[in-house]
Amino acid sequence: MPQDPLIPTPDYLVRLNPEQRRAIEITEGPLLILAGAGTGKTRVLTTRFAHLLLTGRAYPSQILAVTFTNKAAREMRERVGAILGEPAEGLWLGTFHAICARMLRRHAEYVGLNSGFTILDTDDQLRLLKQVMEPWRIDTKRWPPNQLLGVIQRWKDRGLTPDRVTSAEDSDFANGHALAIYRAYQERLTALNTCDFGDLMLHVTEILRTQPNVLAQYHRIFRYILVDEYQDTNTIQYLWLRLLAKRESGPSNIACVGDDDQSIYSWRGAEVENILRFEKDFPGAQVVRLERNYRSTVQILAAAAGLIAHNDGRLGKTLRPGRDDAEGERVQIIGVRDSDEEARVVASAVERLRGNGHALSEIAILMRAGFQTRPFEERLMMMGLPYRIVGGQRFYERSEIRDCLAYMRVLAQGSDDLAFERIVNVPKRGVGAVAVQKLHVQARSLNGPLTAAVRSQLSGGALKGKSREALAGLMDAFDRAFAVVETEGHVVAVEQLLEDSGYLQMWRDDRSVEAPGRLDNIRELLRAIGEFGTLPEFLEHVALVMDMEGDTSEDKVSLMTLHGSKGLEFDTVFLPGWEEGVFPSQRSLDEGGNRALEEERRLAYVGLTRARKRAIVLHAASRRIYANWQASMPSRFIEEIPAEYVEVSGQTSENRRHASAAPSMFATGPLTSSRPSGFRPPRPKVTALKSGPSIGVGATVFHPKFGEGVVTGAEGDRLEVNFENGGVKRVMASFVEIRS
DNA sequence: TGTGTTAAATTTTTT
DNA sequence: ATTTAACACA
Repeated sequence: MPQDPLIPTPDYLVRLNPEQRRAIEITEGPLLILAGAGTGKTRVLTTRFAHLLLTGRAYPSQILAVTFTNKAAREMRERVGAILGEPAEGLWLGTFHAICARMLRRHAEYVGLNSGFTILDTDDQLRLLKQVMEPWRIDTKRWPPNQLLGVIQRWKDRGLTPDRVTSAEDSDFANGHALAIYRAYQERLTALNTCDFGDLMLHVTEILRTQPNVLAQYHRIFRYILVDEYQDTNTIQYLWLRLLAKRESGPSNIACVGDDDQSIYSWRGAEVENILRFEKDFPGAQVVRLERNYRSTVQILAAAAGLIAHNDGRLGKTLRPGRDDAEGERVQIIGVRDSDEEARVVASAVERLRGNGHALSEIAILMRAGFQTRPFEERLMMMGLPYRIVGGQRFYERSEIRDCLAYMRVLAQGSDDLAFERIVNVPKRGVGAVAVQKLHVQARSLNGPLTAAVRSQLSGGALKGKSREALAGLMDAFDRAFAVVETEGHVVAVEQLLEDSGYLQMWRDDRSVEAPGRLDNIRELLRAIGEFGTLPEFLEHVALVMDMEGDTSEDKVSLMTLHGSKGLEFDTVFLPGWEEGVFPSQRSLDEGGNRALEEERRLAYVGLTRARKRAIVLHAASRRIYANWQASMPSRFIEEIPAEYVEVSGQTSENRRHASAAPSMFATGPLTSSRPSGFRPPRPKVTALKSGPSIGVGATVFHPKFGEGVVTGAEGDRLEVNFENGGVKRVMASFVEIRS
């Protein structure tokens, strides 16, 4: 929509590039905004939102804006507010799940719930599923319940209610009982007036599918729909969006922002196809490509582009530098001996950067998997370099917090059986599985909750001795706390409940090192409750917003997984562990075929594009995996980065033969010369190298660590060897000698 | 019912 | 190696 020349361009549009402006000014009809890394995606999304409001196209309540994370939703809300100059209120802005929860509370009766339904966490889901599975007498060794939960979740991700699972889609899990158990599980959830996370989407979509009046109501409300991270949507989310966007008359004003090259969540149900198919799904869709990257240097962009070019089936997007300044440094590739040296090298580099005046908060270490953080933590700690682990175990997932939440849930809703079961014997009260089983029987005959069963057994004298006293004491504690809610408020009530029930004392008596920290966490939890008016309000918040904002202000190095880094950026990014089997991960190499490998590559792409000025990739020659050492070879992704954007140092296959004589710049640090005791991978004999006889399949070789073995595969200087007493390992040719 | 022992698993993560 | 979960036993 061209601007009237007489009307000055509003200042929120002034600093945008032409593509960005197009992405904002095409307000009508379906729009796909392909936004490469660092191209100002968030800015476009928020400005578009504000634009719709400021041009009078919609009231705040007429825009539906969905994100995946609470963090993204929060950010969008703040930035829209900033553009509007006032806090944005009455918006339908939130995560898929939060918005669905809001919708489901309005229409719960259509799926057999009432609007006060509760939302289960993963623990509860599993506990419930185990209970439901009991009548089938399934061998839980062969068929682990959590695996079945995965099957059910995947069905839900695809929009399959039990009735929609066809026999062809029925899993062979537990000899074909999976579907029946799924149905029973759903019935149980409904009976408990509860749903799990998948249900939030599933129920609402089911309502929209079957209740035309409800759907029409939302069509009237939502004039515009905005979707963030569209490449991460799963099938149910897609169906939900399509129902809301497609209307009998008028265009679908749905704008989706995404980047197929950053799709890294297929393992939890995301379908890249959703974004690849967009133009077919929404005929007449316009596509805007944001390709000007304002984040990274030319070198980093070119390296990342070269890497991702190895993937097929992309929508095709080339990141171009948006700034013409600084060419910058090449991507550094550093080979090291093992993970300890890797950590030393990174930590000394961090120290050097700090010496040069770089802020630690502008440095990140991004790894494939969580367990890789340990050596870095140890090293950084030893050197006195402050760091922060992003992600990892979340506050509301800690067991002591879960326990406290269970107490609160019972307090807020006495019928919450799952919560009651969790805490009935925590602290130990002598109420074990047998007693709980009896309570279940009683509850069933009463057709009421467990707490009612307890009360009836107490008054009926059915309980004896220890467990009677224990349960009577517990119920008293709940009753007293319940009375206190009215008089002194819910914070005091909860505190008193945790005291009276003996829960706090349990931790005070605990001699373990974690105990004081756990008490601190509980104190923090009590503080958080105070920010909410009522207990149910707080519990709803916890269920949907599992995150507790951390301190981003302090000057610390960030340690996190590559997945966790999506959407963030840093001046300097360290990318350790680029080895076959680690990254790409062994699992993806073994199971997922090319699809999985491409996803790993996208993950590598995400990692590289987090860097503004510097990216340093590391790979170790051997790595300790669980108990034993494994020789490892550099990740294929390293080779896939075009050589002209790369600077190699350390022990790589290229310069290994000179390595002993000429230590790399990173090996000269004061810390690398002396090694603590422990395993030292033997220095390889290099007889096999030097363009010497290439080692072919079938050759017998000797490895200093693994002994003799037969080569079962070869690709360049990477070998796959079946060792006599080590099994199949992947090693570099330079590590072995030919034997026969 | 609670405790000790053994066995198995062990990417990535949001909601 | 470390941790968690299931099972046997006191």
